[in-house]
Amino acid sequence: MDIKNVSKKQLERYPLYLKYLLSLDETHIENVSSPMIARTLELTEEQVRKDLQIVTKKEGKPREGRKVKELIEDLEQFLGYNEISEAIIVGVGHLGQAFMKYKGFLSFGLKVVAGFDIDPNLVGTMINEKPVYHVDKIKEIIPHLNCQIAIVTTPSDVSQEIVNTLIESGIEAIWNFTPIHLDVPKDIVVENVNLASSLAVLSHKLKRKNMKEI
Amino acid sequence: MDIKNVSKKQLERYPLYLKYLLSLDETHIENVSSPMIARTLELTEEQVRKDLQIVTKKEGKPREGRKVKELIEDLEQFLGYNEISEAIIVGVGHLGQAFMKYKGFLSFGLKVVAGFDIDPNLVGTMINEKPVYHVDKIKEIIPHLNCQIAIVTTPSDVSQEIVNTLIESGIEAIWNFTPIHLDVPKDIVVENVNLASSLAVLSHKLKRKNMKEI
DNA sequence: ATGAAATTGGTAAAAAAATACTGATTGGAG
DNA sequence: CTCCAATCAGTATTTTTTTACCAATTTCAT
Repeated sequence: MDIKNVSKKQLERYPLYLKYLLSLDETHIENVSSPMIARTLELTEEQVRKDLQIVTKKEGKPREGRKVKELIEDLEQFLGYNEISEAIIVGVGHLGQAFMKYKGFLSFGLKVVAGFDIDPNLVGTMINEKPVYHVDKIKEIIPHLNCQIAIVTTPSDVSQEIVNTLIESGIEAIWNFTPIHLDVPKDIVVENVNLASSLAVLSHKLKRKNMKEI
Repeated sequence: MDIKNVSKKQLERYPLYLKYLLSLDETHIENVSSPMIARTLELTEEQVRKDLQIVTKKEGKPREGRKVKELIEDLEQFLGYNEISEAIIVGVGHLGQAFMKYKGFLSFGLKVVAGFDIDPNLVGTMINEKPVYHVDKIKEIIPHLNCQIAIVTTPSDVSQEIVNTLIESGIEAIWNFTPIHLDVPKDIVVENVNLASSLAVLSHKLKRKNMKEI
């Protein structure tokens, strides 16, 4: 199976399609058409069609559309929700703890297996049945785990240093919740979730809106 | 002051510039040039220049660049980090609690003033000195707060319903951490943070990488 | 049967964003 | 004092992403 050219924007939409399809399946709706998906998710039908053509080989039928169950299967396959990847969390603060306790990752194919922190009150404890180790043990422990992904929720002033250590220990993908740019070798995968960026967009929209109303 | 045309992508970059400039300021560096910012944040210098031209009226000087302190001030002004907006959190689960406890929002101009949930163990308690009310009280309480923004971290199957109530109560902007598409009137601002989307991008990059290596 | 409506896949056009290029300005080195 | 390297601003080009269009196919109603 070749990985087709798929844009970042498209990748971001697939989980939305899947979530919607699952809700249709729950109410025992068997067929769905691109225009129908487009209407509820506020996209254009062409966009939906293009996106879906990438993840499924099956063709839709005029007047009927596609089979919901087949699409769900193909999307889950495409997104890799079937093969579970293991991940560790570095920085077991408020956000890190929330992630360690969150049950939903497993349905996305992600299994958190351990946490790392420097807080002596946390190190040695279990959170949601996952051990918390001292950050100093990263190099020692990670090679024994079967783990490519690190979720980084440390304070931003130490995140670059931590990430360097992670990479030395064999981590290949970083899910970065730190509001700074991480400098990594080009063969290391980084995906940033920057709340400050997201908030900047929200605030700007709100500001524009408030201006219009005056 | 007119709000210039600024793209979403640009807005997302501004907090990164600011963070970097603050780190320069801490080490008492007074001047910074676009190429310098571009190198550390892995952007092109043209992109940086264009972005900065939008937020500051000051011109940079050849050979010197711009004043770090001035840029910081202009960026904070532009991003609205000076005027504090109040926000409420709906859904005080793991993620919602992490946000209620998080001190960093204030430096982004966001002040969380209350939480809403249905859990009887939470309702009536204080988290980080902020009260938690029952979701049923939304319509009653929100009009008494001076609050335009709601942070939604509820289970996804109730988020649409909650959002409808929020809008009826006068909320104008939704920061949606729920993995579904929210249907709202067009004058309501929504910004989505979809972890599943972000993870999809990460997983895909990692899959491509692993394929290349084989 | 036959025609209208809905949906399909493919392609073309438009819009948005990133990148590259050009000429001007400035400070410092020789 | 003159030249060079760095940086600037502005414009043009390329790439990416979104949106629009079009002919073909299938079902349903008449």
